[in-house]
Amino acid sequence: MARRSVSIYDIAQLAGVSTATVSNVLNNKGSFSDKTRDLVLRIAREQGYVANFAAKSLREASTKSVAILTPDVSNDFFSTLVLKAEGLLRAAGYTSYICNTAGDAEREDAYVRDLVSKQVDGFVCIGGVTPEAPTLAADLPVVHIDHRGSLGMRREVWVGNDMPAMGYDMTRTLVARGCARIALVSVSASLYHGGEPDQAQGYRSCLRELGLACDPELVLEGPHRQPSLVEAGELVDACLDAGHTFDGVVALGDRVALGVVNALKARGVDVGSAVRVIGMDDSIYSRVSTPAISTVRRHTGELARQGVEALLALLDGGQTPSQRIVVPHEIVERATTLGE
Amino acid sequence: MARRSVSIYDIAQLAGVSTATVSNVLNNKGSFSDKTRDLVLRIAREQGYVANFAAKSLREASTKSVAILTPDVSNDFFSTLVLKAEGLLRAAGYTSYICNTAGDAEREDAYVRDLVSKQVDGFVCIGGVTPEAPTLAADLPVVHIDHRGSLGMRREVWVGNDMPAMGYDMTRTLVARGCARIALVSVSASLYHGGEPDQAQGYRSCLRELGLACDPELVLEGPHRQPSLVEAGELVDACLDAGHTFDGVVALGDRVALGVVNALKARGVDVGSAVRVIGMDDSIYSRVSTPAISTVRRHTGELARQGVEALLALLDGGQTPSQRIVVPHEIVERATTLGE
DNA sequence: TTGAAAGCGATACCAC
DNA sequence: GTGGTATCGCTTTCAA
Repeated sequence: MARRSVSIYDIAQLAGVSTATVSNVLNNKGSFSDKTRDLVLRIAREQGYVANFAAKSLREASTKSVAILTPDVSNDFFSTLVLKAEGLLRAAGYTSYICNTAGDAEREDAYVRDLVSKQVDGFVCIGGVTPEAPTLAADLPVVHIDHRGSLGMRREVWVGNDMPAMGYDMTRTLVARGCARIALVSVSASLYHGGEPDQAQGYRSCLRELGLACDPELVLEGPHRQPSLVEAGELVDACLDAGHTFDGVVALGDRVALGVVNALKARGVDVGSAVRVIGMDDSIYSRVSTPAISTVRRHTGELARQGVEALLALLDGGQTPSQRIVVPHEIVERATTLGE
Repeated sequence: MARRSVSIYDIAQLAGVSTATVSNVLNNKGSFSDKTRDLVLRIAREQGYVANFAAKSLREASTKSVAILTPDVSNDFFSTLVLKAEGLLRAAGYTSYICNTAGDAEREDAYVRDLVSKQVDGFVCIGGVTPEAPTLAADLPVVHIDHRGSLGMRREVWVGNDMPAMGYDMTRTLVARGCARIALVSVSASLYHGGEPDQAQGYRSCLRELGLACDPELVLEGPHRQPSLVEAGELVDACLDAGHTFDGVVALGDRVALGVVNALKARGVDVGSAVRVIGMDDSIYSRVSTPAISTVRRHTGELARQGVEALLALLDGGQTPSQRIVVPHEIVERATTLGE
């Protein structure tokens, strides 16, 4: 597949100059007369010259490409982040490899190995990566967006929301609307890091602080064996079938919230008054639902922007302003907490 | 940023052999004694050797990476295709650049230029690309998945569904359930190629064939200025407000269908009996809805598989079995056509 | 079985 | 202002 395209050498020949001069003109470096510039540029255009990045990368030890790792691009929240990050990186002159790890350590490992070999300049990890993988990335800069915990690498930045505070605020919102027995429902979290989601901490401290029941039976956590929508519905059904009751639900994710809302509706519960529900991520799911679901806006644009800026700073070898950047979140109330 | 990592030369030094031998061992080519193999492999491992793909690519004129272009990864249907294609390519040893063109010709052009420069081995275009862009890709093999029309390139394959037949089958399904006045609603199609969607043709011929009304007022087509969900709802509202009536809706996309269903529900219409609705793509939207929306399963797995296989064949320089591969579709009936 | 050396395409240093 | 040339890391003949 010897796809021999026109090289800098060909242009040098045609223009009757040296490759050094052609390189200078093409990169607008060094010095050359207007005449040679015009000549070289014209010939380059005529010949449809396209720089060979493999050669350039080899020489400059920089490929101008980065890897974006995420457990699941089909997840609405992650895909939005990926999209925005990719756009910003592109604007900065970087091409992105986008990689679906499926939360699988082995796959991740293979990816990282390949990407390091392909000489990416840095990594953007979205939504969590297992601890082993990035260690392979040697000295490459890494930015984590929406991942709990740091990995102790050298050139690393963490960008995310304050999850305990988010759990607190979600719970507080329900209390403000009169809820007294509040359930916590989560589904996928354990897939990526194991253990309880960080929001649970805020949920508990809020309840404790306000002297409300913090019943273990109301903490519903399911594995991600099926769409979180379905799983969430089953968790709610099981809980109610077991005779427990609640008047508020903190759902860690809009898909989860939608599953909860659907399950409650199916039982004839008046969602928004008898039981209030708040989701998380402000995704399409919360808006598609009837009643519309209250949620937490996490400002994906800001998460992506901060993350990419931090990575670019690291790539420039500059100082990173902070090792840990917290982006504020915002409660968005809709029908499922406001009622009607 | 002179990230000098261990090279084949370093290993040759340490092992007391030549770079040629190291290369042979590492690629399991040529011949060498077991002893040297073990030695080289051991040292490579110890030193954490990772091949420099930039160098390899330069030498071999193949980067083992391809570009996947799509107008919108946050679109459920496209993102599934992207995901599957990426996985298959990865399994075949290729890394994928994933690019969001946003249906914008200029962006696409910039992407393609960059990717050609980055020496991708081929292109997978999902969901349509503007005619200009791929011409830049010179001689590179191109596979189109779910894109109407071919682009007349040399090494090109088209994989998709039979859209007119799909429109026909959707319409036929509604007729079989007793619908006589059937509307056609579409939103985003014109964004990517302009003109009427291909399904409309099948819709019309089905109606004509069965001697049913083919009222221009029932063909609702909206631009993609806002979420198709909302847009679709407005189209339906406007149509009904204008005094037109229908008892069936062919919606070109599940998001569109969901918008239609919600709009009808809001007006107190009994969806599934008074008006039947069928969507397209078998995405999460059709399942999330109450009532569940009938739809068309397009077999994304098969689309991706056929596409990737065709590309791999082209990359191998082999003959492509066909220039135009049609993947069958399948009607999936749910509550919005079955009633109940 | 092993090695010396050419060369892929581009950059940059240092002469001229 | 311009050009010769070493160099990046790897593969691949061709000889030994």
